[in-house]
Amino acid sequence: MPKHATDYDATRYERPSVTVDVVIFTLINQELHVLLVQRRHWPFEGCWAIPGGFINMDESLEDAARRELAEETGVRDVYLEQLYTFGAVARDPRTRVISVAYIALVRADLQQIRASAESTAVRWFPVRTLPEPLAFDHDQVLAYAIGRLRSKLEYTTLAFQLLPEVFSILELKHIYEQILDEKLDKGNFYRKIKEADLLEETPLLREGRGRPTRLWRFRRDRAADKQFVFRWREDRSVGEGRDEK
Amino acid sequence: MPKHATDYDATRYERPSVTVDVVIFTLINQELHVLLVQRRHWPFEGCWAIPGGFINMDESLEDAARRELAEETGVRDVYLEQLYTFGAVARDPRTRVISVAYIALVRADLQQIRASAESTAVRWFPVRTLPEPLAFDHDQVLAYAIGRLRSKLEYTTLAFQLLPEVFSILELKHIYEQILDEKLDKGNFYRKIKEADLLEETPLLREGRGRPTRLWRFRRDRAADKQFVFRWREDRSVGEGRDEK
DNA sequence: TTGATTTAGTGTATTTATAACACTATTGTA
DNA sequence: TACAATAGTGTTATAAATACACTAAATCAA
Repeated sequence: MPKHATDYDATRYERPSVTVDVVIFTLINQELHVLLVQRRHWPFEGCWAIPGGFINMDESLEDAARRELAEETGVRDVYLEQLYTFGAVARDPRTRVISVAYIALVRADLQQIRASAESTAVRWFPVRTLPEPLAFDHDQVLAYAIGRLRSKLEYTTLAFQLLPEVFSILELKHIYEQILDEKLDKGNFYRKIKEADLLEETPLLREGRGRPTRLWRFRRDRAADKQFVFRWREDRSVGEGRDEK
Repeated sequence: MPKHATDYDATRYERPSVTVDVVIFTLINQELHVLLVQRRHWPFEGCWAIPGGFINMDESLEDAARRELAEETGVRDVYLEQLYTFGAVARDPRTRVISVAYIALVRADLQQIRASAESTAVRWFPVRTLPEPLAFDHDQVLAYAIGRLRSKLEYTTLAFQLLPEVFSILELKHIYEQILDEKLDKGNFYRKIKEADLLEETPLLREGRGRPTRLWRFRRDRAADKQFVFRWREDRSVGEGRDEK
């Protein structure tokens, strides 16, 4: 209630700490990975955790997320989206901490990761084989992030954030399969992606064992206005509205 | 970064305030309304605002949202869902405030609203004719809430939260039309809702001007597991991933 | 050099969902 | 008794999703 009173004295109230955690996804060898840091100190010493840190008073939440991301991976200009805010009372044994979680999608080839003062190691983990246990409530955060990633994949162009400048249609299909964790039909995938008209053909081919494959470029202009639907199955998992407590 | 260090002194850092704002929707005369409070003091004195307040150190975010909701409307056991966290640096001229916004769906018949110390008035507004301007960035928050409501309506059973225990199928259709802001076909609606198998017939009828209408009850058991898709149009508006800054 | 293997890409038929709209049903009321 | 009003059903045309068979272009191994 103080919020709507003018006689509110900002210093009078005890306040929680606010952190920003960033779940950073990438694709390595066609497999979905997430970046985790290993904690150097108590609590959860030695456990792996989602990178994050306190916000500064002069930066927005998203700025804070970008700063954290840069500190951990050195990348800029990536896809970043707010995931959820976790605020259970005892999620951090030290003090009351409210964490605004973000999802970031980066291209693994573009960055070098590095450990920092608080972590003994930084590593990419395949989402299928995560270390156990994670620090704090980070298993929840991560599970929620993966769920969100899946549900958004079906109606946004977010998969392209994980791909290099040029790519083949079957590589794109592979990303969808990785994230959705399900096989897709090749013919139907070709048809849908062509219909969506989001790709631009390049003159490039990539040679391999079999027939060479055509390479395509993502048309960012189209993706902007076009809120297109790109669904592969009827039962969508819920994208929001989680319970904590 | 202090988050992952053990030598972190919680008192050393300046901290933002954290509030919880609750966008409370209801249906009055078959029309979607939102609850706003009129501010008594600076800043935005006299402006209408989304009800909210500071969180206590010993309550979770959702608990705080429920408390606020109870304080403003006196209701309990309603649908509540986290919407988004707004954290632009200067959104509150008094101090740095981070607001975790929630959506609540209530049945208007169940509560009496009342003004509190900080507000001169509390009122339900039809979402089509909102007062201008709203306090803080609350126009943004509200627009985002309505967008979320629309997109979730299509693949969840959330519309039932706005209805009384028993209702007619055409009343349900009316809610969909109100929230989606578009006319739906009667026959197709009947077919879809029947197929979904979420309703239980009651022996009740309601008499009116024309043919009496059958009343139905929502089957909560079905809704739980069944993540059913209840879509009425292809172009879904984006449910998350807003920009602020 | 030829045929098997491998990866790329196209075509098509069946099933299922959507959308539009015409029709029947049951009440009150002039 | 007929007509206005509201409730509810059925039918048909079109579009989308799915499954799967097919063609294409390269390498590899005899």
